[in-house]
Formats: sequence, structure tokens, C-alpha cells
Amino acid sequence: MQLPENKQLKENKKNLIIEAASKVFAEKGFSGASIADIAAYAGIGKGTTYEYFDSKEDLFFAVFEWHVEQSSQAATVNITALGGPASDRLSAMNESLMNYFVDKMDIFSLVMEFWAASASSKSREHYKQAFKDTYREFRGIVSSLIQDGIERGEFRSDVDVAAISAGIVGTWDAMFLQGWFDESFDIADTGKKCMAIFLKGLSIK
Amino acid sequence: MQLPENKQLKENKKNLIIEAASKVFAEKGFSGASIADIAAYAGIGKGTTYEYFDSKEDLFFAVFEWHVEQSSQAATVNITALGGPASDRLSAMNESLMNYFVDKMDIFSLVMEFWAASASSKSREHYKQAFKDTYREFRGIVSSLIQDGIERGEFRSDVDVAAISAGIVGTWDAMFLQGWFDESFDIADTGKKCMAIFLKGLSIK
Amino acid sequence: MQLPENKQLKENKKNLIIEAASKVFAEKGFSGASIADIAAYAGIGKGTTYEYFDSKEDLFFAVFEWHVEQSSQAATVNITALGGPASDRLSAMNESLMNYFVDKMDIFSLVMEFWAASASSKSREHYKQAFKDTYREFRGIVSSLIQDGIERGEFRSDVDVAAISAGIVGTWDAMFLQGWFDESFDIADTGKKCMAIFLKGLSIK
Amino acid sequence: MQLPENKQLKENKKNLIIEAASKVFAEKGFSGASIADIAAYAGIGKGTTYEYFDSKEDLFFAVFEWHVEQSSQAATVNITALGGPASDRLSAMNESLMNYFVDKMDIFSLVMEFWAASASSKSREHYKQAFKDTYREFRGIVSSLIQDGIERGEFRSDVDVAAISAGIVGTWDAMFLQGWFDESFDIADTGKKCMAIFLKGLSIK
DNA sequence: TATGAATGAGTCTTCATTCAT
DNA sequence: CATGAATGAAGACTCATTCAT
Repeated sequence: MQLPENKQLKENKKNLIIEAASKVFAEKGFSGASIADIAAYAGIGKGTTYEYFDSKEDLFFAVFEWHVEQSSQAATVNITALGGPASDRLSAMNESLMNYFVDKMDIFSLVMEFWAASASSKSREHYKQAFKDTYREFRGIVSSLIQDGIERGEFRSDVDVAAISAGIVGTWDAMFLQGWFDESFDIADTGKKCMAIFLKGLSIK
Repeated sequence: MQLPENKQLKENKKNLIIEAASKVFAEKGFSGASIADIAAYAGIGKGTTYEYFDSKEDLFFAVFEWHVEQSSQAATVNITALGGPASDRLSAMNESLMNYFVDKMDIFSLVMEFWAASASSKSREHYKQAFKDTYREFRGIVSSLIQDGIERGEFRSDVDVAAISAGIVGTWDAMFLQGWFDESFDIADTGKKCMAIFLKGLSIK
Repeated sequence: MQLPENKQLKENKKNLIIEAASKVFAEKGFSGASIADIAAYAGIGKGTTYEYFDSKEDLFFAVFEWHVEQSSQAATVNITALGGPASDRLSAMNESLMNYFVDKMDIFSLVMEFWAASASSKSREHYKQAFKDTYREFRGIVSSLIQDGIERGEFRSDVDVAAISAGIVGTWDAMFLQGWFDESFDIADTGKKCMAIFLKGLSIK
Repeated sequence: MQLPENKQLKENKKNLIIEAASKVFAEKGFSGASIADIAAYAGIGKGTTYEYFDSKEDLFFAVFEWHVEQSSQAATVNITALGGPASDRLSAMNESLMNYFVDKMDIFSLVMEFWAASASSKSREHYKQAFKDTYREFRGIVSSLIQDGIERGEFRSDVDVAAISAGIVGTWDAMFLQGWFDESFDIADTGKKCMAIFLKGLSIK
């Protein structure tokens, strides 16, 4: 995947701006962050931002997409790599995702900004659609794993796969939310234990 | 609980403003909503808002507290009323809370604004603290019910009560999040099924 | 001079407000002071102020007139009482006025506010006229004393009475201005010494 | 004293704004003048003002400093140029300063605003300090001249130099004040005559 | 292409003033 | 008469966006 050199440069600068924006938006929120802040953080001129993005809204959405992309990768990379029992793979996926985010806890504020954007941003529908797709994708991945487990005879077949998938995926948000507010809340550990409950509920005996 | 008449009037007006603000903030977000909007929606003059609240921030926080209060009530009212097996009471609480919010789905956008405020508002620490307390309160309620179930011999005793409580409480957020983005996601039903899984994981056999 | 009782009450309240306003204006300036401040300081309701004065401007002008009246009295009371050589009476008047104001140095800020009002207030012409009259009155008093001194053979007759009067009257402002800015400036003493110079310039030999 | 080109441009614009502000503040006073007024008068956009000054207060103080600087120059330029008898130099300084200000009588309203600012502005202490320094500087200049006159045997040696200096400096304020209120008051002429009195009081015979 | 000076629309907030009680 | 709740005009200030260089 080879881009012409100047296109690559452009991509690099775009990413530079996105990463700077990511930091600043995470710290100050969408409204609190100014283009001036972001440009300064990126070490470029204010006007330059507009060479790469049409508006602040636009830039914020780009940051959003960038993070969606990243976490989507984090999820898939880790299960495709693994084989073995479905429960092991679910646990592995669970742990891998938790760890991925625990490391970037500072970015969780961005997630909350994105959620809020889905409710009140001018392009709320864009956000909603993207989140809808992402949640479906994640539920789909979990569903396949569960389905696989059922087929292998690992899991009971009388469970509502969709519902459990939603529950498992939701647990990730839930853990981070509670961890966000409460320093003493152990995200990774609680997440692991919740997954254990789900697996117990799924297991044939 | 009898307030002197003019105090009551003041309280009434304060609530009038809070409710108007609630609607407008829900629709436009904190930054998108203007005091002018809110005052107009409440049918009062712009300046009047400042007779009751020191600043926009202040008003927003009052809206926050009002909703925290309301949902906290919704949760407690419904379990204290009930007796019977712990699993029934957990299910009842689950359904009651889901229904409470499903009715006011339009308000969920506010919750996301509050979450975001906990990350980037000037008084983020206030929000964080309040959320921390609220989550602890909810987890506490669920914990007591589970504990009760364990003592009654309904639930297994080798479970991590705190973790499951966090999972159950988190499921509420999780369902609403996924429902928020996806019209076709059945919040109440999925929530019920998730609770069923948790109960299955808890049950002695 | 007997007013009907309710008229007197009205006058009393008016003065109460004027005195309160005087304090608050002195401390915060015309713009910095709010009607709410003043009413609170006077221990009355905001609305009551408007029973006695048509507007904030109006009240400020009343305060102005009140002070003009007061200082005018302070000046005249003291010379009419005195007899003796003109130079003694000039010195006495000088000292008496200085002392009068040194005691109320905190009010000098009001004087500066009045001066400023004469330049930029909506009713600047009112202020200008009143100041013009007051300065003329003061110069007139000083002039008469000097004239008297000339006629008595105390002072030289080839002096410009008007100019010296202006100088003497101006010295009062000048001393207070310099004293206002400089804690270590001895207003009364310097004023006395300046008067001595003027008298030396006036004396026949 | 060569500034880099863009620094110079910035300085020029800053001065442009200061001069516009000077006019508008002089006419309407600090509170009466709006940033919009000033910007319009300067022929720039409202926002541009804030590129050069942090706040209205800030701009006003800059105007103040600009005038202090100017008048300070007006005073010193004219005596250093002169030689000859101390009394001539005092008279010359007197006339030069009077003329300087008589030409800009419209700016005297600013002086009164500055005085008022020293009493009630948020940064009153800044103003006070600056005025204190300025008066001391002026008194210092006059003192040196008198001292010189004493040493040359022109003036009597038993006078209080500090007091007379304060009187002479004060006369400038005094003349302008009286002239401000009274169109028919001849500032320059009266000032000259007052100086004559002071000189007579100082002269050895 | 990169910049940052200039802009003005938009908003919070204050406060003199009114008026129903 | 006295009050203070209600009001909205007015103004300082911010900041996304533009555009000449």
C-alpha cells in the first residue's frame, strides 16, 4: 500500500494533527479545546489546521474515527491470533481489550465526549451510526465466539446469544465507567470476574 | 415538610428552570444550549435565571443533582417495597430501573453530558465525586440483595459479590448505551436476559 | 424652617440614602457601585431608592450637591466668624478647610468621581455648571478677603486679585491630589506653607 | 532603536488603538466607552483590540501610561534645553507645560478619569503608584530648579523647597481644573501670574 | 503550502429599572 | 410607602474561520 510521497506527507501531517487534537480534546473536551490549543500542541500554525480539516467538528470526527479504528483493531487482532476453547478465547479477548484501554485510561474522557457528541453534536447522526456499527461489530465478534462454543458443545444451546453478547460488550463500557469515577475500582480484575460469571452462565453444567 | 410560602414559590421556580434546562441541555448539550434558550423555554426572562443560579455551570450542576436524586429514588423505592426471594427482588429492581429510564430515554443524552462533564467541566471533580457516590450507592444496594440471597441459601457463597454488583449495575449503563445508538436494540428485554445470566451464574445449582 | 412631619420624614430618608450612596460611591466609584449595594448599605429595599430618586444618575447628582453644600458651609462658617487682619483670616480659612477635608480624606475619591462626571456623565453640563459656580464662590470669598487686605493697607495694591485667588483656591485641590497619591505627603503642613508664600507675595514689603 | 519590521507594525497598531481609545475614553469616560466604540473609531474589528490588549482595563491603563509618558517628556524637554536664571527657567517650564496642555484641553477629561481610576478602578494601586511617581518626578524637577536658584543667590535660602515645589506643581492641576469648568477662565494667563507670585515669594528682596 | 493577524457572530453575565403585591 | 422578583438591554470577551502574504 504505497502512496505517492506528497500524499504520504499529507497523511502524516493529518495524523500529527489528529494526535494532537486527541490529547487536547481528551483534556479539555470538545468545547473547551480551541483550535489554537490544538495547533500549538501540534507545533503548527492555526491556519494550517484548516488545510487538513474543514472545521473543528470535522477534526473532532476524524479523531473519533481514528479511535474507533484503533480499538477495533485491538479487538480483532487478539482473537484471530488465538485458537483453543471458546471460553478461553472470550477470556483472552476480554483481557486483551481491558488491558488495551487500561493503558490509555486518559483517553476514556474522549469516549465520553464522543458519546455526548452522539447526542448533541451537529453531526450527531454520524456518531450514532458509527457507534451503532461498532457495537454491532463487537457484538458480532462475541456472538461468533459464543456460537462456536455452542457448536463445540462447550456452551449450552438454550441461551440468547445476542443478549449475552450485548451484556459482555456492555461490561467493557461498564467497567471503564465505574473505574473512571472511582480510583479504587479495579477495572481489569472486576472485568475478569464478570466475564467468569458470564461463562458460568453459559457453561453446559 | 412545610416551607414558608415564598420559599416554596422560589423552590417551584427553581424547579421550573431546572426542568426547562434539563430539556434544553438534553437536546443541545451543555455548550450548545444557551441561557437564552433555556429562559425562553421556561417562559421567563434571561436575567431571571441568574436570580436562581449563579452561572450556567451552576445550573447544569443543579440539573445533574436533580437527576441523580430522581434515579436514586427510582431505584430504592422499588426494592424496599418488595419482599420475597432475592432473585425476584433483583429482577424487580432491574425491571423497575429499566422501565424508569426507557420512559425517559430522551434524558439519556443528559447522562452522557454529565459523564463528559466529569472529564472536562471546570467542576469535573464535583461530578466525579457525585458519580462515584452514586455508583457506590447502587452497587451497595445490589450487594445487599445478593448478600441476602447468599444468607438465605439462594445464591452460591463462593462468588465475588462486589464484582457481580458492579457487573449488574454496569449492565444498566450498558443496555442504555447500546439502545441509545441502535433503535432496534431492545433495552428492556436484553437487560432482563442479562440479569437472568447473572442469576444463573449466582444460583446454587 | 418647619416642614410638615411627613415631608421631614421623607427628607430624612432621602438623606439616609444620600449618605449611604456617598459611602458606596466613594468606595466603588459611580459605575462600580450598584443600586443594590447602596440600598443594602442603607438598610432599605432596592425599589425604595426609586421612591426618592429617579435614577442612579440622579442619586449621584444629589450626593454631589450634598457635598458641595457641605464644603461650601465649611468654608463660609469659618471666615464670617473671624475678624482681624486679612492675612490671619486667609490663614484661618486655609487651615479650617484643609482640616475639614483631611478628616474626610476618604471622601476625596468622591471629588474625583465628580470631576470625572463633569467630563463624561450624561449630565456633565450640570456638574460643570455647579463646579464653575462653586469655584467662583470660593474665589469670590478669597478675593474679598484680599481686597479687604488691600484696603486696609495690609497687602500690595498692584496684584492681580483674581489670579491669586485662583491660585489659593487651586492650592486646596492641589494639596489633596498630591496627598491622595502619596501617603507621606503632609497635606495640612504643605498647604500652610504654600499659603505663607502667597501671603509673602502679597505683603506690602 | 530599530525594531524588527513586524514588531514595529504591531507597535504601530497598538498605538493606533491607544490613540483611538484615548479619544473615546476622553469623551465617554471609562465606563461609558465600549470596546465596540473604540474599535469602530480605530477602524478595526472588535476582536482585534483583544489581540493587543488583554482587557478593557488593560487598554485603559495603556492609555494612561501613554499620556504620563507624553507629559513627562513635555516637561523635561523644555527645561533641559534652557539655561539662564532659575526664575526664567521656571517660568519657561511653566509656560511650556501650560501651552502643551492648553492645546490638548480635550484630553484633560482623561486626566480626571485617571484620577478617578486611582480611587475605584480594580487596579487602583497601579494608578496611585504611577501618579505618585509622576508627581514626585515633577516636584523633583521643580525642586532642582529652585535649589539651583538658591545656590546662585537668586532665591532666598530660608524657604521650604519641597512645599513650594508642591505648590507650583499643584498650580498646574489647579489651573486646568478651574479652566475646565469655566470657559472664561484664562488658564495660561492665570498660571503665569501665579508663577509670578511664587517667584516673588522666592526672590531675595 | 503554511501562517497568524483580523474579524464579528455569539454568549454569558450584570444591573438599572419597573411594578405587582 | 416599601419591597424585591422579574426583566432585557447592553457590553466584555472568546474563538472558529478566513485570507493576504
